Amino acid sequence: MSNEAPVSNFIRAIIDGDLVSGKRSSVVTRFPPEPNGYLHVGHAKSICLNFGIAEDYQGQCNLRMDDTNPEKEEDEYAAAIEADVRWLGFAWHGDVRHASDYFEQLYAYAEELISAGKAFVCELNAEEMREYRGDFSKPGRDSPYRTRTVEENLALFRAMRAGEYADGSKTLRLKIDMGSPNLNLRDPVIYRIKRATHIKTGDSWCIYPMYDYTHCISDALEGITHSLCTLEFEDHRPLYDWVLDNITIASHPQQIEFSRLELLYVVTSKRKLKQLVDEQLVSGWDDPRMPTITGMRRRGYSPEGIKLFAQRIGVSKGENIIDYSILEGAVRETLEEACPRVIAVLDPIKVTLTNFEAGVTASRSAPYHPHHAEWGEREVPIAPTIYVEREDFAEVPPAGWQRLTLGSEVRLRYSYVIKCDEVVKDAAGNVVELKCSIDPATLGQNPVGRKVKGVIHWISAEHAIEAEVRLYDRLFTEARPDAVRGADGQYVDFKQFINGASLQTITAYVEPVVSTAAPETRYQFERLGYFVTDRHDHVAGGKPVFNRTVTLKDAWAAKEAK
RNA sequence: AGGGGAGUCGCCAAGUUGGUUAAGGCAUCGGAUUUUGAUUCCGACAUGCGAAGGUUCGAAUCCUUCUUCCCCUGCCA
Repeated sequence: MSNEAPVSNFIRAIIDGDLVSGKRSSVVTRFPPEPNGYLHVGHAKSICLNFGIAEDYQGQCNLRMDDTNPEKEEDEYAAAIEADVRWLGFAWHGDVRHASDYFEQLYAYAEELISAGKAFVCELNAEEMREYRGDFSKPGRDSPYRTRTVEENLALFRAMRAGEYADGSKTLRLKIDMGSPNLNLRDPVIYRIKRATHIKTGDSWCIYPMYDYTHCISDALEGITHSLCTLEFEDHRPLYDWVLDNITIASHPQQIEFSRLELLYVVTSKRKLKQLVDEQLVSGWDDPRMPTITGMRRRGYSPEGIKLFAQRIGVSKGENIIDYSILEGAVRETLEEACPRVIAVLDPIKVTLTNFEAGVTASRSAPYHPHHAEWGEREVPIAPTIYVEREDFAEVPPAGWQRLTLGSEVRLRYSYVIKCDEVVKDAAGNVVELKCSIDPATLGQNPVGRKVKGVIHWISAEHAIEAEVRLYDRLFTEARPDAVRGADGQYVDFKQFINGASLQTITAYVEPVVSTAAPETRYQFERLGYFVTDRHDHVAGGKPVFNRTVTLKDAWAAKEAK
């Protein structure tokens, strides 16, 4: 877990080298999300990497909103991003930064580039620009506006800022090389005219800088030493370096790219996630089935579980294709030691204890955790009528069955061994009740002369309280819902693969102690899994509302499935 | 006149100035403990590093050729 030594990876190797060689004397990283959506599990990987490195090297990590496109960015997202990072347990250095904090400096650097003859105002429209750019096999052609004088460019750029031109009518471009095999270097646009209200700067600007131009300068201004990003930006690195090499700036961070996470049975495109929300296929960004950080939180995943997951998947430049079960496994593992145990029956079948004797048949108390005696115990009262899990009874048991069946014995967890003597059915043939007898000599001790292997959970009918329980399963039935092609070779709409059974809401019986739990309290329901009181719908003192976080590992079910 | 990356066990992933039997985790399979078929604990798990050649006393690491996969033609990030 978090106390394990950090796993070596190529980025740490680079940093170690930089520290030894003296190229760097400290480590400063940053996490730079665009506030145009909610953070998801892929961002969690990046957050753990950037903040984790800063912690391990006693450096710092900044949180910077990459807010250069006002058309897509919203305050709601920015606020959610801060909350998510904090919830994961990380603390950014100083205040939250914004690329927009640097708009004035960015503008000044643009004038510097113009003055040096390295940038020009272009009047090609989008379509023309695409045509001039060429393609993979054809070099591009110089824009007819490329040869304007410095004075003309400066005047035009200032007029752009002053709002004298229509949106999209002009751009500021770098003069690099239209013949470069790297398309990013074919005179990239660094400013566009766009009249949109910005979340931080309002309407004070009508020109906005582009990512490639903004990101490197923002990094440099913040004194970032290692700028970590995903692989698709590898082709942008020459541009990152070109900009910093051609302006007057002291710092030059090193961009290092790593592979992005591809989690199976999940989509992690902000656009697609937003589609699920907008089309109400989920209840919102924080629907417990969403791979968003806020969704995982509501599902009951712990920050520790997500961090353990990030640690396990590693950091490299190879494909990082991870099965969803790895995430669940990491979460389950952290919850094992952290959650108190409690008993719940999700799908009850009534059991009458035929030889129950008031005043003689006794109850025991049960510990909240098998390895944490200090967490205390609570009484688990027994009564003449109890509920057991329907799936713990089989009329025709398969080979190896250790649970209840007619004529056999089973241990009631924390209580007696019982034997099923009679199965009661309704007119339709459904099992509606089991009549069982207690072996009075088995409370707190094993029966003599025979071994009872099975243990099932149960709850007293008269003591149990009702709870709403939401059973969640994965959202998609396909491992790669957004990469399935139909007979026509086209991608099939990923929404076709939504798992219709990904949410099932039931009423279950639980121990009364949970009703006073605060929202976001996690429990293990013994033999079933980990459940959390819903962040929004559970109210302490009211009818409990639980979300199933993840089931327990189930060797029996796995064996049966084979 | 295309460019940029990556191929080490089922899934991740260390290892790369060539040097003992190729780390570790997850999964899996055995076995022990267990009043959760959970947990925990033991043990097993790549004569092999995309393929084929070559250099060398010695190659996952160097050379050659081949091959597979990913990314790039927004005034998005």
